[in-house]
Amino acid sequence: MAKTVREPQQERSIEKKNRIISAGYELFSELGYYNTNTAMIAKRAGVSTGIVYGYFRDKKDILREVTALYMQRITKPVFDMFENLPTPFQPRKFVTDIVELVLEAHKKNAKIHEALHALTHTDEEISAQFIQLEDEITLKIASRLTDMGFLKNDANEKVHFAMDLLQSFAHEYVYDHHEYIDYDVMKKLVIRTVTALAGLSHTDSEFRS
Amino acid sequence: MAKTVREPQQERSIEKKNRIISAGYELFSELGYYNTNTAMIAKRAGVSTGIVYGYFRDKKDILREVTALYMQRITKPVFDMFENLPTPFQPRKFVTDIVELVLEAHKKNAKIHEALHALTHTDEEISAQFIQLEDEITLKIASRLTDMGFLKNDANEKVHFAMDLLQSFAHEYVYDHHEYIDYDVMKKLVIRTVTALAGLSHTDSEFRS
Amino acid sequence: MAKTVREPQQERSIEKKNRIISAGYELFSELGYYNTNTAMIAKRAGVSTGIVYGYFRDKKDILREVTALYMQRITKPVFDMFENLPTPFQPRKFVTDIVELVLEAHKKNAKIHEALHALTHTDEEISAQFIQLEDEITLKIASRLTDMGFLKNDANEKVHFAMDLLQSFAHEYVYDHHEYIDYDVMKKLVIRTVTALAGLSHTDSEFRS
Amino acid sequence: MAKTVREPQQERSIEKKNRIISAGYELFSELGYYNTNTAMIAKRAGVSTGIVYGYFRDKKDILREVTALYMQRITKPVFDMFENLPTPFQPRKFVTDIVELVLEAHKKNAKIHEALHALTHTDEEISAQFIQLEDEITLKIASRLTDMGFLKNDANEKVHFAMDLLQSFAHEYVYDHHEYIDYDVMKKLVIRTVTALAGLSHTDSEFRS
DNA sequence: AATGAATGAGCCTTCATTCAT
DNA sequence: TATGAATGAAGGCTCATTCAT
Repeated sequence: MAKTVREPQQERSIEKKNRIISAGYELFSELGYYNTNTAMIAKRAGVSTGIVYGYFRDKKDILREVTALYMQRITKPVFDMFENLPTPFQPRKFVTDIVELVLEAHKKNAKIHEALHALTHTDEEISAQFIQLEDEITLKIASRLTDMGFLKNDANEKVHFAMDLLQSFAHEYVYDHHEYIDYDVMKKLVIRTVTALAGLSHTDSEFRS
Repeated sequence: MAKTVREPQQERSIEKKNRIISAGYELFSELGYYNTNTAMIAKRAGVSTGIVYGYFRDKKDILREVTALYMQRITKPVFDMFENLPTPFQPRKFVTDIVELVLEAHKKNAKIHEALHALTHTDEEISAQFIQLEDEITLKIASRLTDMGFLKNDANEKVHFAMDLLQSFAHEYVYDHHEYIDYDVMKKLVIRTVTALAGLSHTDSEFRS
Repeated sequence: MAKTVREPQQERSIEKKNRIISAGYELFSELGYYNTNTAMIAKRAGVSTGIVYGYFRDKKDILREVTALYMQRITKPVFDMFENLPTPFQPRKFVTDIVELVLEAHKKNAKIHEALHALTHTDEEISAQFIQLEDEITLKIASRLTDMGFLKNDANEKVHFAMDLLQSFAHEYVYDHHEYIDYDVMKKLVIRTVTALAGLSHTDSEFRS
Repeated sequence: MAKTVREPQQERSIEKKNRIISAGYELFSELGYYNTNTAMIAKRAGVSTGIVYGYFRDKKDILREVTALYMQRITKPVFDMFENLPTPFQPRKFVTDIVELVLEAHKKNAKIHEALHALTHTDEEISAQFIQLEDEITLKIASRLTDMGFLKNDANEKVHFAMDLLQSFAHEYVYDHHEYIDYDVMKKLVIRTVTALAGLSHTDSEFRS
């Protein structure tokens, strides 16, 4: 008696499913997963409680799709940037652009990121989705940069670490507001560190023992 | 009629309160805040459900104290290390030690860290506690290093960023296991980056534009 | 505005209505009334959920018709047997045949019987349908046997009791499997008892006080 | 995290648990299992919804205990009667007493019997409980009667069939009211049949082929 | 101070029935 | 007629918090 969940084909249905995902996205962002209930999601989406279960197996299923949407939103701009590298290639400029991009993405998605990341701790499925996301990004970028002749060694480690670091900074930048920090200065630190790490500067050699 | 929460004076009471906090600590670590209920905490602490509300205003209140305990546990070893600097001072060795220390602390406390950090998103109070923690650490360390003649400029930014970065790495190291990453290599990257950042190497100049 | 339920005249409609009844029949048999939902019935019948309410006032209404179908299926073979009595009439043989017939009918319909009988308890309407069924059978058979010169007295009581008794046995035979029971022996007991009861043997006199 | 259900030791608790069972007993009797909800049970028992789950794992668990209670109520009087056989033993009188006893028991418990029996169809657990009950009664009575020198052969079959038959009649007697039936006459039929069946009369021989 | 039974609001989910197309 | 998406009331169950003892 496998419960069937509509896989909507018609435009109106798809749109409705998306409205539910959006509502979930917003509410999870604002209140977190545990403080959001299905009635709120339905209401925000402008549908009845019942129909939610026409599109999703359960509350967790909404979370899954919200997560997927988030990941797509996060991944795309970064990948796009690597697809369309400017010529001539100016490393420092490029890193600066990436930093701005990540900052921008974080401003837009920080809340949902937090909400989802929070679940990582107790929810294996979400955790796996996050790990996979990081894998994809790391490997794609590492191979791209390697192809371009940068990152002579330890490519994955460098890229991954740079990614973590950017993430950290972006979170800091968007959320925390320590008054004794000059965030513009910090941003410069980040750019320099990433540039160095990524082997986009002459200091690459430094990171081998 | 303001609800009264006992501020336990007697030894036995204090010990009971601590047992509850410990139980909360463990359970929040294992299951997360939302998947732990007060009955479980009481049981693990070996007390009755009722008495929990003799020591804590509500469930959130337990969380507050758990958070405080966590922060104390995290802060102390780091501060200790800076209190008792080895002489002669060997920068690279010192950073390496710190990295190991943070890694160790993370191994022990990573789960509660995750559990608490997760709440940061929806809980302003916890969020504030985290920010304050970072403030304390950053300022103390920055001033210490400055006193020692390192970190000529942008001390707070550098230290804070280094801290974020260590945090990131520690999480990565303890939790995620991307198979394409050689974590020893990554650790070296971290050490070098932190050393550079913290101005403990001659490359300090590099981080000013 | 009295809700209208189509009384289908066209062949295609009638066939569709019958498909729904059949689907209900099957599903009620398999899962019971309360564990079957209208969506399942519609699906099994190959129609839409909506149209079910074109043919039936509500879920109960399907039950009513399923019950009627069941009753017809049960009644017919028995009546047929009494219509076409073999000549010469051999009482013992006849009872044996009836027992086999009831057993057969039960094997085929036992599940729906159970499902429907279960509702008897809470549903007056179904209960009434059952009572009426028993009335019809009892009276028809009693009068037939009386006409034939059997059952000199207490005809209705004897027939009715014989019927109950057969019912009981058939249920036992089809469903329960007590390992300490030899069902062939039991069947013989039944045949003898019914024969005696129905006054088809010389022991009839025995049942008057 | 096996959910714990209080196994009440204290009088007040036991009494409360019993009140819930009684409330379930009544409501299942009146409305059937599916038409009774936990709130109604709680209300009738004079307790809160929540506490119901302090004493029972789930709604089904209440049903289990109601069933057990019912079975005990049904079994006891019958067993008692066989324990304390009157001397001198008068078969016909004894059967008559039993019939009256069963009738009485049925009048008191018929509704719950129906309600529970109804579930037999879809609920394996209840079904098993019923089968076991029949086993116990059949075997105990059969061995008792055999010891007394009755039931020379096919003891189990005879007793079991007699039991079914009594059940059937009792149900008929209490519930159905076919106007063309004289129930006193029917009762006599039953008594005679059971007497014959149980080998308590000289007609025993008749049932062997 | 302490116990643990009790409360009841609230949550996720199902499903008979309706309605727009 | 027919579809199947949509509705929303209702049900089983949990759990933070209170209360009688």
